[in-house]
Order: sequence, then structure tokens, then C-alpha cells
Amino acid sequence: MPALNGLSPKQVALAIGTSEASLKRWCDKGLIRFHKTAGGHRRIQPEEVMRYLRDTATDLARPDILGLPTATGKTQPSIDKARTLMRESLECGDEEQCIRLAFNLYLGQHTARDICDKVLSPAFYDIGMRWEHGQAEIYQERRGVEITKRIIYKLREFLPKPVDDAPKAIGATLETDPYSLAGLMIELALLEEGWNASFYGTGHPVSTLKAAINDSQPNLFWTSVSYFEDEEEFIHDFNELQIHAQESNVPLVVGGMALNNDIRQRINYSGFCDNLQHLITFVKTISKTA
Amino acid sequence: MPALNGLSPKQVALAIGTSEASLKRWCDKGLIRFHKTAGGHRRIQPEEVMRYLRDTATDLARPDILGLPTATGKTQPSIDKARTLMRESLECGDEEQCIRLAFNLYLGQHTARDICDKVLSPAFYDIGMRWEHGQAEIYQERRGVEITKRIIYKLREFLPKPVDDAPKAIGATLETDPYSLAGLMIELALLEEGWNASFYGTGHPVSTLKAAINDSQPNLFWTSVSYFEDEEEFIHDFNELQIHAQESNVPLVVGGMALNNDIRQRINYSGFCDNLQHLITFVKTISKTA
DNA sequence: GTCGACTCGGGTAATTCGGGTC
DNA sequence: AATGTCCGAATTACCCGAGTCG
Repeated sequence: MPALNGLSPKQVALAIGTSEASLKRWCDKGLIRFHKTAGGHRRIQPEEVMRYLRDTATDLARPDILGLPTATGKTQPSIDKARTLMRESLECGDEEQCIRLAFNLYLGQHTARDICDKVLSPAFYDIGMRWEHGQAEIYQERRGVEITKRIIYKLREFLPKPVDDAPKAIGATLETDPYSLAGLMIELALLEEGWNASFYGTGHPVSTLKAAINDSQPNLFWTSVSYFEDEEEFIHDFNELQIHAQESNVPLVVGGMALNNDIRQRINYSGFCDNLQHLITFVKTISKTA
Repeated sequence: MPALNGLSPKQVALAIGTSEASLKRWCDKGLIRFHKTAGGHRRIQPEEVMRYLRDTATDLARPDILGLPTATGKTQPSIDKARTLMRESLECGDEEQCIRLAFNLYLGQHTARDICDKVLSPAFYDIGMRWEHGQAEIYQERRGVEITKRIIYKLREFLPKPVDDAPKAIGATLETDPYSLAGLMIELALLEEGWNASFYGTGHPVSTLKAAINDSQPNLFWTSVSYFEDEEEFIHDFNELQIHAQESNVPLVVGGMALNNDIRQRINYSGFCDNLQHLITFVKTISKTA
């Protein structure tokens, strides 16, 4: 990535929110100073971008979004570059930049599902690693979660609304699990597949989820398990839910980091997913057979 | 297509329901703030459109352009009627109707703060009452929380962005408290007052919040307490946070249903708020004295 | 030297400008 | 005085084969 000689037109266009074509035109008209590489590619200094934003009194200017000194000199495919950029932006709490990154990927024909699977989730994995090495604070991770929720809500707005006869999916977490990020990502991925998906939030007693299944008669129920307090209690609760889902002919899909091999041996479900790709493959299967 | 760069005059004219020429004249007369691209094209931020509509008490002809659900030609309810309508819509999970209700109120010159204080919070109080009488399910309340978060996120998008020298506020919940709704409402109310407010999410150990205060040097720190596991531990943690805030000269504001009289006797803080109105009155006071 | 990702530059379609007029 | 419509010129966004970057 071009970080040594300056910023590429695409990066600057992304930063100030215009098209790459316009930005190149402004460069060629002399509005933004730049220099060229030996091969003729434009390179722009960050200070020059800030000067331009000040001179044109662009009130949406966010000069802080131009810091991207990714140290590694190695070549990286774009989705991996996005992973690193996203982690950096999440860590420093730059919501605007995170949203721009996500939307740039979305407009670049990546699915929302892939953005979750290959950028957002890995970015949090990396933050977790850095926390373990004392390089990141917990508050940075928590703040990043809030930003990510906003990204998901924004992406959601750009998905087409489900049609009236779309299959219906409901998701929630069980009583002691307060983590909603996975559930929101699943909702997003299902909406993208044309499902009428609705995340009911966190911390549900099994009894009320049984009522929800009865009231809504969904074609799918998902639950992600990021945490539980007591293993025996969780297994008991989960299996109670599973039995009710089975009796109601509702497939129950499950996923989440808290479900290791041992626990999976002791619970029953229609499908287990490590990521959104698995989930979508699964729901496509049951859609065909239905 | 996401309007990362702002809306064009044509789009805004469609949204307001007027002609492009009139809209451009209003811009040039200073009635609607805008900025120009390098090539001289006007670009208008969505929040500026919303501000104009509120100031001139005109209604939104094409809500879809601003990403809002299309209206259903209903008369605008009073804020008291809205409480009941909101409860009903939340209970049956009708997200679109909830958003319509909230934005009708917002366009009717109610503040986001009042919508929270007088509609959303009371609606949840009512749902809680109905749950106690066996008239509502827990899943309906939880699902309502998810919908309410979406309302807050959407309202947030239409608030003007804080200026560069705006006072900074940070909020979070402590380690055992997973409830984010109050924190999001506080963030919304502070943003509406022109603060640079940022909700850092839930479940923070005190140590990382101290680091956050050191890193960001905010003018205000808020924490809402909806739940804690152990009273003694909470009081210990909270007072540790309070001492650090005091030493850093950061006012600490607190609120939340879990703080009864007994507990308030045992903790220290700069301000306690029962609702957003109190909070805003408080921050106005400290802004003047600062 | 290989290779995937990125950029160039030019062409094209759609949109917007500003001014004049009804 | 304010609004809506029309116009040629300019600007912006999108596309694509060939060439460059890291």
C-alpha cells in the first residue's frame, strides 16, 4: 500500500468523501498539490489534504482520519489491509473512518457478511491479542464494539427490505449472555439473504423464548453464545429451548465462541456455525429442502 | 448509495417537496447551510435538512430519501398519546411504526431528550408494569430495547455534529452492568446540547475507565447504573472511579434505577440525575461556571 | 521475476450550475 | 416577493483496457 511516498487518490477520496475521478480532476487542475511516482501515479501528502480542506472551508472536514502509518512493508490483499485499518480505527475510536472503511468495502462488491467475517470479527480478534500483550486497553475494545454496532445499523439501512413472504428468522441470547454483537451480525447477514430477520436482544429466559417462538412461528431461530455463568445451567436451558424448537418444527442454529467441543457434545441443534458464511450456507440448504 | 459527502440540491428538494430552484435560492439566502465541492456543486448534510424542517415546522414529503420509513398520513399525536402508542408499537415489535412516531415528534419540535424522557422511558415503565401483571412477555421488552436503540441511532444521525472545541463527555457502565440503553440516551441528549459525547459501552473494569479518562481528558464523565451483582463491590469500584475523576478534575455524573437512597448515601459524585432533563440542567450549570 | 491489487487516462451518461424568463 | 421551468456550460460519477505498485 502506498504509505511511504504519500496517499493515493483513492485513499484521499475516501477520506474526504468524494469520488476518485473528481479528486484526480482537482489534482490536475492544481487545486491539490501532488507529485508523481516514476510510473506516473499521483501521490498526495497528508498535510496538503488538510490545507485543501481548510482553504475550501469544508465543514465536514475530519483531518484526523488521515493518519494511517501501517508499518509493515509487506504486500497485503485489500481485505487484509482493511482488517488492519479497521483495527487501528476502532482502537482510536474514529467512528467516521470506520464507517467509511466499511462502506468502501460494501460498495466494492463485498457482502456485508464478508465485511463481518473478514474485517470486523478479525479486527476484534486482533484487538484481543493486543490486549493480552498490554498493547490495548479494554475500553478501546468496548468502544470499538459500540462503533461496530453503529456500522452494522448503517449497513442494515442499505439492504433491501424483506419481501412480505420472506422466510422469518428470530434470534436472541440466553439469560446470562449480554453480548449482542454476534446476534446483530447474524441478523445483518440474514437480511442480506432476503430473510425477514429480527434480533430480539440479549438476556432472555428460556420460557419467554418459547413464547416468542409460539407467537411468531419463525422459519429459523438462532442464538449466539458468547458467555454463560454456569455450564450445567446453560446446557439445561439450551436443551430445553432445543426441544421446544424441535417440537415446533423450527430449526435452531447456534454459534459463538463460548461453545467449545466439550459443550457441543452435550447440546443438540440443527446447525452449528463458526462464521456467517457457514450460517448462510446452512440456511440456503434448509431453504431448498423446505 | 450512501451520501457520505452530503445530499445534492435535487435530493433535498425531493425530500422537502419543493423545486430544485427554490431550494438553491434558500441555500443562497442562508436559510439552509451547505458547502460546495471544488467544482462549485452544493452539498447539504442530512442533519441540516432536518434542522430546517424543524425550524420552519414543515413536514417531510419523502422520508425515504433521508432513510426514514414512509409516512402513513396519520395525524400527529400529542406527546402523552405517543407514550401509549409507543408502548403498543414496541410490544408488538413494529419497528417502522416506532421510528415514525419518534420522528413525527422530533419534527414537531420536541427535543430528542424529551422523546426519551416522556415517551421512550415511560413506555418501558409501562411494559414493565404489564409484565408484572402477566400482560407482557420478557421477549417483548427485550425486543423493544433493540428497537429503541435503533431509534436512538437514527435520531443521532440527524443531530448536528459537535464543533471542534465542544466540551467532551465520555460515558460507560461498570463491570457487571450490561445495560446500554440509558447510556445511549445520555449520549444522545448531550450531543443535542452540542457536547462531544461518546458512549464507550458496557462492562468496564474501573482500571480501564481510569485509563480512558487519562487518555481523553474529558470535561465530563457519566455512568448509568442499571444493575450490579454485589453492592459492596460496586460501591468500592464506584468510589475508586470517583476519586480518580476528582483527582483528574473531571466531573462525574451518575444516574440509574439501581441507585436507591441507601446506596447514594455511600457513594460520592458531582451530580445525580433521575432523567435527561436533570442531566442537561446540570451540564448547563457546570458549563457556565467553567 | 511473478502476481494480485491498484492506478492511469480517456470516454460517457447523469447531474448541477447560474442566469434569464414566466 | 416568491415559485417553478428552461437552457447551455460545467461538474461529477461510473466504466474499462492498459500499465504500475509493492
